[in-house]
Amino acid sequence: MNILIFDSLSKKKKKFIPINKNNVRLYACGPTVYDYAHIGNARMAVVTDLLVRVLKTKFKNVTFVSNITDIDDKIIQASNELKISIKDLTSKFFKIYNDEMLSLNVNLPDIQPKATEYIKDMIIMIEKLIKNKCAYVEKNHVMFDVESYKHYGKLSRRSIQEQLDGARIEIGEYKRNARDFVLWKPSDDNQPGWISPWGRGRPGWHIECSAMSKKCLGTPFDIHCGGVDLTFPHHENEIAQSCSAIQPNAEPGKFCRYWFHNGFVTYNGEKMSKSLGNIKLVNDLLKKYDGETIRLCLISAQYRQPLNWTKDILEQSKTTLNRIYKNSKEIHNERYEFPLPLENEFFLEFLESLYDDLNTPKALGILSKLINLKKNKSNGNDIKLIQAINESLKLLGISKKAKPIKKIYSESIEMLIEERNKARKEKNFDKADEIREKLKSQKIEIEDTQEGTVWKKLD
RNA sequence: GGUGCGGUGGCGGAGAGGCUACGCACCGGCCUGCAAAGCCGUGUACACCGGUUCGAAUCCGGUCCGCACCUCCA
Repeated sequence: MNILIFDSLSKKKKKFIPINKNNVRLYACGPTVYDYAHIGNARMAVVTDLLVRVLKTKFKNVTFVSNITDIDDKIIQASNELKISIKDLTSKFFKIYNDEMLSLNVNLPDIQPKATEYIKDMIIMIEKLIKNKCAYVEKNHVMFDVESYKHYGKLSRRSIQEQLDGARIEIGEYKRNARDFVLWKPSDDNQPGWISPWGRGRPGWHIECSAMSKKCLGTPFDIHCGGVDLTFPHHENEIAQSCSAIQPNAEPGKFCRYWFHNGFVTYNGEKMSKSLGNIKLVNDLLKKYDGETIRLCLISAQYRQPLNWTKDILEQSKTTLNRIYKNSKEIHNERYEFPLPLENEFFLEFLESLYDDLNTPKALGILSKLINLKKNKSNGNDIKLIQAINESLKLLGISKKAKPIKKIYSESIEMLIEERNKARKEKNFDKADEIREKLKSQKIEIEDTQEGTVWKKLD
């Protein structure tokens, strides 16, 4: 079976053929760590995590690199506002980011390079760009000369003229051309900076990804991931820099082979933005929902489609997940240690849908079919079905974590339940219902099951 | 204005010329002291207008509407 990936550079779904099948390499533009992660950050992380998981079903070695941007003007600003050092700020939110992603069952990247640890590599790349006459120095700035790269605009499909027409930024004194962008800029005494051949300064926005992907993966590598909004200018500029550093006018394919872009998360049909105040933080959502529930929401639409985050979507996923777990109860209580069941036709059908450009909605549909099939089997225990369901849940990253069940002993609650069960035995149902209502007023919901009465605290 | 992506049943969301996914919700039934859960079952759909075809949600032409990017952004 082939893995198909939609490549945003060629705008085609293409068969995935790695450069080196013994080591598949991919890079994703990671977060700028100055605030809590929002659900859009999480979508990118979950989707690329799933991509890596799927690739690993076919290729033994997959190297996934995703950076952490820990130097940026937004960080400087936040640090000033909050009156804490840049280092304290970035290390705090770096840790929070990783913790939150782990809650969503996102495996950490194999390498998570921090921009500040690769300044030297950025300087080397900038020097190379100057040497190749693709960049120029002007008033302590180093600018990339967009005119020098003939493939500029290929990814975002913008002609030079269009960009000039649409340009709303003023041409800086140090810019020869409106579209030229900063590789290096000077820092004043109050700004963080590093010594460079162009004076004390700091890198521009795009150069870090070019430097780190080259250093950590080597070029060309296989897949470059990120949110659609990064297509322009970030990814366009990355291509220009990375390729020009190899050789003037090098083809985009010299940098990476597939561009993988995930769609946006909107909230009630609008883009999440700070000015609209509709940013949904992962941190807040995790207070009320399991990571698995949030993850299921994020994969309920195919990754390239826009995902509209509404009030109901989480509740719906919660119910769905609940049903999945209830119907695969015994699966979670047993540990199956199979190698990936590639001879299992049920699992293969599921896998095929993911191989088709990560068609998660289809995959979830197949999973439901498998569960229904298992339920309807007279013995209900077909080992192949159980195995397929189990592996499918594991691959999607929504299988229930082996969380220790917190047994919060509450004497009053236990006593009331006992009292109610006694009343039920005596067929004193009025009293039984009274107790149910009483518990409900304390936000305790009870449920009579075959294993006895269980209770849970309502939110 | 330019570029790109879309408009599928009450909602979410696949599919992509005939076999009308799937989930959530609704409704009916079974089960249950009740409730919940579970089980069985029913229904409703492809933005609009033309065309091609024996047959179109799916192809072609046009229209309308939405969203995103072009400025920091996942």
